[in-house]
Amino acid sequence: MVSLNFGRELRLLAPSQFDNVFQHPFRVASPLFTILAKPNQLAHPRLGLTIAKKRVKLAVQRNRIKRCVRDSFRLHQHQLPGVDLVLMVKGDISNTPNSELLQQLERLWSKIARQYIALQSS
RNA sequence: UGAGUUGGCCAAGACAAUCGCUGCUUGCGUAAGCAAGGGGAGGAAAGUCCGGGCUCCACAGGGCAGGGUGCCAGGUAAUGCCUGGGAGGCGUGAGCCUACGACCAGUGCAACAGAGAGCAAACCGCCGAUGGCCCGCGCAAGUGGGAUCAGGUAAGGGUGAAAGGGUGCGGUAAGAGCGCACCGCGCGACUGGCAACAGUUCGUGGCACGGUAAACUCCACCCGGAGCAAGAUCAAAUAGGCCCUCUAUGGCGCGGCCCGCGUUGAGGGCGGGUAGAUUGCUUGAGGCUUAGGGUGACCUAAGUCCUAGAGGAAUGAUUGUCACUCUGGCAACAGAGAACAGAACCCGGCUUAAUGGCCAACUCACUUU
RNA sequence: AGGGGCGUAGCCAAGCGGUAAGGCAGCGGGUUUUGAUCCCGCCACGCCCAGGUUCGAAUCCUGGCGCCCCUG
Repeated sequence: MVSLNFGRELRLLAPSQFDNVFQHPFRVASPLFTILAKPNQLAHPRLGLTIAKKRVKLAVQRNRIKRCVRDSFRLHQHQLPGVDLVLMVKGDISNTPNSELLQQLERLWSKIARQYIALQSS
């Protein structure tokens, strides 16, 4: 049985960790999200979230999106290599239902895994 | 039955399965952690508009600014809140609404229109009694008529948001609170009320004291400054330098200003260099029940309960079953919907956002007995 | 958490109790063979929204909405 926990070691905690990812990442995108990724030296991925107040006005909606993303990441963490991820929201997605968010995220995780392999071999 | 008013309550509902997050208690463990148990968003958590608690700074005291509130009484830790009452307004009614002190302390403002707009004013109009003018009668004193010069007049027209009480009678040359009656208004007394205020009460004044203070202002009352990034504790690293300038009727504390009080360097540039953790942190002007007091807000007493504490920031996701509402359908069923919105030191209010439901009391209309 | 400012025509804006200046753009006309320039005219039933004060509000007051900036 593999662990599906989402403890603190799987998150980006400090501003410096975020800045590190922003510097030379590769990026993966879907109509709703942009994910910046950068290989770390760890055996597991780490996730950070950036949802601008300008894009999503209401705190309730921002919380909903965060929970969705975190849960999807938690369930798919073992498909992902050792990368630091920063997820950003592109537009106003307050009206998008959870099911669609989850679909898009699933595609993004596999994209990241493929790009990571391509990067390592080049 | 329908329409409505007021007050209160609830709120993506219940159950199950799987996978998570978080802090609390217990057990094991040196520790990291693991296991079990029982918790985990709101009525507005929002806006940050008021009022407090708490914490630090300042504080002998006083003055001047500045800000706020504004019918009266009560409640409260306090308020700009709430309750009760008064006055005014709205509604058939239950009820609802109101920044509601003072322009006889002073200063200001009122475009355009209009004759006149602030110790009122004659454009049209009315009159022209009185003094002149002209004509007739008369010897004369005088008398009758005419126009309107002086003049009188705020009834009527017209202007304006606003033109200095209303109606009627008398009065007059025409008029006019000029006089009178009633109504209204001001002032004083008396009575009721803690008071605001009220009165088929009495007396008195012929009678504006116009509007505007969300204009300056005056009056009464209130207000020291910051905010949990407040503040406290612990530990580590670096530095403890150099240069220039200014000054003691100076600088700083002092964050509105002044008197005053305390303190003694201050400012600029260069160089060097940084690491945070813990606490504050949830038990409180607390909730619930009962009894008592009060019209009520609320207060008192007894019993009982513990009910979120995150930190790139938890309070969730997926699936199934059953409920709720709407649409389609005879039905089985199918589809859609389920508001506003997410704690960050804590309370009391206000305001704003928004959907459905439940309960109680009351009002109006109709029907039945 | 605390503080400051703005919102007026499609754009830039002045006005801060008494008829909403001005410029650019646009539209119509004139001048010109045509165009540019130039000249004339038109263009806000209303000043972010909702109440209130006032005879009268873009302006004053109250509440809300949106945007921008500053301090830590």
